[in-house]
Amino acid sequence: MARAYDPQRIEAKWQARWEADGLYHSDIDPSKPKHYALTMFPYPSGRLHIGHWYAMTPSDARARFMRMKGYNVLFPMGFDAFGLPAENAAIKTGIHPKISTYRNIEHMRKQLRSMGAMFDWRREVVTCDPKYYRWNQWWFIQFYKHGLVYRKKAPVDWCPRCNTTLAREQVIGEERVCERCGTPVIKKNLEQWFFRITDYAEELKRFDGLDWPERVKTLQRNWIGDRSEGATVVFRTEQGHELEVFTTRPDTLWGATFMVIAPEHPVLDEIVPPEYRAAVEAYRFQAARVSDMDRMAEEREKTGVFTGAYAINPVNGERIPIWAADYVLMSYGSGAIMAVPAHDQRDFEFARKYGLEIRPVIFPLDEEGKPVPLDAATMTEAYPGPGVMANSGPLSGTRIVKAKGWDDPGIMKVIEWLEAQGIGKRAVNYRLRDWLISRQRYWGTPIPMVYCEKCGWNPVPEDQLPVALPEDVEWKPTGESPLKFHPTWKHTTCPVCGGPAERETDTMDTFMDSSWYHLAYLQLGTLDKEPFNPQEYAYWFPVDTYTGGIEHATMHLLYVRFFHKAARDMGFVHGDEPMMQLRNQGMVLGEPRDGHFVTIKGHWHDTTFHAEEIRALPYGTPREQWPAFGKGDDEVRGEVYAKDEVGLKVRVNPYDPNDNDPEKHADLVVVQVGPDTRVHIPGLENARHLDLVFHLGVEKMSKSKGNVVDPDDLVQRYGADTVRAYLMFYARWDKGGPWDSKNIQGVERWLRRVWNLVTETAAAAAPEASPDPKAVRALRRKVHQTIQRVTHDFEHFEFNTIVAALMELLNAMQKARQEGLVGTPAWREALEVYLRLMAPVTPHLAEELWVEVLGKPYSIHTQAWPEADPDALTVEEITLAVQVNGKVRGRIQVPADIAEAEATAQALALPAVQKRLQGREPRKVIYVPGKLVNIVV
RNA sequence: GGGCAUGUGGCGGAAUUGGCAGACGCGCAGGACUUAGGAUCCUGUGCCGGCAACGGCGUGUGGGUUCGAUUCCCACCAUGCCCA
Repeated sequence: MARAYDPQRIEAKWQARWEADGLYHSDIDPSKPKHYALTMFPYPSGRLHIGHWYAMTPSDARARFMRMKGYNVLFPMGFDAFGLPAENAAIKTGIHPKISTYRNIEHMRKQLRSMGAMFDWRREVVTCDPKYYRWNQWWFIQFYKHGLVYRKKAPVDWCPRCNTTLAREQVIGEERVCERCGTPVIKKNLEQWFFRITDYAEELKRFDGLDWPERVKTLQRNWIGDRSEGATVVFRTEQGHELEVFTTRPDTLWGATFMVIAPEHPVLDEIVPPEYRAAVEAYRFQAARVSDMDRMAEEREKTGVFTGAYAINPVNGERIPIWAADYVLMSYGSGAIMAVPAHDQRDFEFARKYGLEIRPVIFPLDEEGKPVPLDAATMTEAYPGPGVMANSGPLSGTRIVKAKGWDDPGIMKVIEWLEAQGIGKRAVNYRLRDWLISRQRYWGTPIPMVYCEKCGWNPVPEDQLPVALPEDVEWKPTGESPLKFHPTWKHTTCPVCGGPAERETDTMDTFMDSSWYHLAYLQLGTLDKEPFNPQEYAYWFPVDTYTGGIEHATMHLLYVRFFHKAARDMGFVHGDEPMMQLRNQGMVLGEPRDGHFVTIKGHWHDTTFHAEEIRALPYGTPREQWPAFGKGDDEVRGEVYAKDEVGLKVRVNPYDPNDNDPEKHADLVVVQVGPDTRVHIPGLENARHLDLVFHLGVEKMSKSKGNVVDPDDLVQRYGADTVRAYLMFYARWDKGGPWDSKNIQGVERWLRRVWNLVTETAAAAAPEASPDPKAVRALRRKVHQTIQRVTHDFEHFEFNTIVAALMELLNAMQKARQEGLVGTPAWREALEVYLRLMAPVTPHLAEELWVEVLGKPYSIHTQAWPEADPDALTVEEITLAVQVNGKVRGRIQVPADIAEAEATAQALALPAVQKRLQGREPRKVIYVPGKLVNIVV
């Protein structure tokens, strides 16, 4: 009967049974408290990777724990199925994204099932399903009706490789590359749809009542930035292009003597006269190689070039020159500023350098309140403070009190004047930009808007939704949506006048899809009628625990909060936040490894070494046994660091054991390998240099580096339970770390030991000799302590110590087994507690042993979580540490309720203490009950 | 340059509130069982000295508070992330 642990057999068996029984169906049950656990849904890239497992299995374990604790738990799953990769693949292969996406989903569903997670698949959502994206369109129209959507022409980030616009947060780092493909982004001037997320900027900076990591809150607050109050003013070029400028100092408008535009601003192409083109192009080229960081640096010498174009200052009609200068960033504001050299230091420095006019228009006040005129000729720096407006036409003489914000009556007076003149209006500016929704791609939700020559833009009537994607499109990397070239799709009738009209051919940013998917799960087959079911919503909402990667901190996690708040204000949902608790997992990194050690004969050709013969040491030879690294006239010895079709890179300098970053100091020789190069690798016939293993440090997993671990392989080799337990055990969940293929065997061993212990002792008869009551008490105490620890750790997402605590208990049980406790009630209790504590971590193993070996009723996953018995936890004897001057010098066994005087006396009597006292009286004795006695000499 | 993290044995990591540093696992060493072991079980394992008893050192570095600091405070160094 004692069968060996066979994960493949039992995992398939129980997964089928749970599925057939609907064990993980979650339905409304008002008699129980609810718990909505959500983990971020995957993009169907084709295969589940280990990172998905790392995110999902502890989330699943915790959902299972909550269920056993008595909560009615909802744990849904779906697919974030729209997006660029499928479409890019279609352009290459011709396979329709719909086909590849659904094929991938099919495969990934199977993989997800192999995890043994408690997903309620009845609620699955697939965002590229018209049933789903219809509601994207519906939401878009609700936002539109509530004034949260607008369309404007603006310079936007554009990825030339993905052929689409990007939201600002999809542009990464100083190099400003595309988040998806790493290509440097460029600027384009396009008409685009925007969501007014900045209307919610202040509220989004508050996180009242949310249990979110400080890190994410800080990231979001910094991303949104401080509120600055001012005005937008529209300048016009002589050719008539509008240049909108935001300023916090509209009171200095009369001092704007020139404009500065970022060199990469697209409008330059339209306004620079031919004779200036070359100079502007040259400057642009030069600016492109300076980082934003350097461009912003205060102390850096300002550079720029006159564009040959002029703008009109709207307050006085003056013709002012337009300069291009790299101290204005395209990525900040609108990429254009009005320059007021008298009152802005950077503009001042720029004006001085290029001999531009400096015109003071704010005069500071002396002690008596008299204005002190500033003289441009003698000023040595800009004057940014308050005073009285001068040389400012009708507003001259206005007092400026704070030189900042709307509560300065002078500034407000200026803004009111601007509004009255129709020149500008009050505006608030944040670092956060409005959410750019438009994408010039096919594989996304069509934006449900129609343009009519007569009636302008209007939404598609709701009863005509969804606006479905046509399937017969051509794949051309043109940079515009294939929808634009479809022969019939875009032609429609105007919903207002019934005349001919055209559909918007752009599609939505896919972050739209994930902004409300947590609502879409709240239905059982009614998605074709409603975006979510009101009864389901009333019971399950909001999400109690949300888990996923921190990389979404300023993207998805910001949008989803904005979306909820907007939906709240439209009356569709209630509460201020959609996700009450957030936890982020870390990342599984690649496993580091040594490369082959090679000795290469050959000759040098400049700095390249031409290999004639390569001899490798057997792979796995310990580093200490490697010959000396080095290079000579006809020989190179070292470790392989990289390889490609035509050669190798070999590290030839030895390791310094004290170097904490040896990777940085690698001296690499480029070795060229030709068809005549002889390659010898021990144990390999006809070896080629491409068979050599190259060195890898700790890096992100990627196919090209060859350090990817495939969860399917792991499941096949170890079983899902081992993989689950190992992912929970091997690192702190919020930190992650490099994969370790050896360490997993410790977890595998643990499960086998559990299996053996339970199967070997479950049916044992009571022992003949009555067991030592002390040993029984010790076992029970350990069991109940473990209940406490595991419960605490589940509540706090400390998954690694859950497994450690269970391993510890197993060790204690092995000891109890040797002490003859098998067959006692305490033993039986230990087994039953043990399996229930394990059930969330290793659901299959626990179920098998529970039902088939202990003979308990199916299913262990619907059992109550064990409660710690306070009686079992009490201790009658404790160990006190005895310290002399804070250093431990001995230990004493004492009754738990020992009095201070008695404990102190016993401690003082210790020989080790007496030796150190040398007859002196202790100066002080500190007694910490239950812990220690510290004797100060 | 700014902000936020992090720093503990050969490695991953543990240590509720300032109270016995190194739980648990890997690795390593020794042993048992075995035709065999990359299976299983047992023992040991922070570093230095010592046969041992034992002694000294020890949580990135330097200082401080305290009877007592991985934990609190200050400065510095290193690494990572985000921002500029």
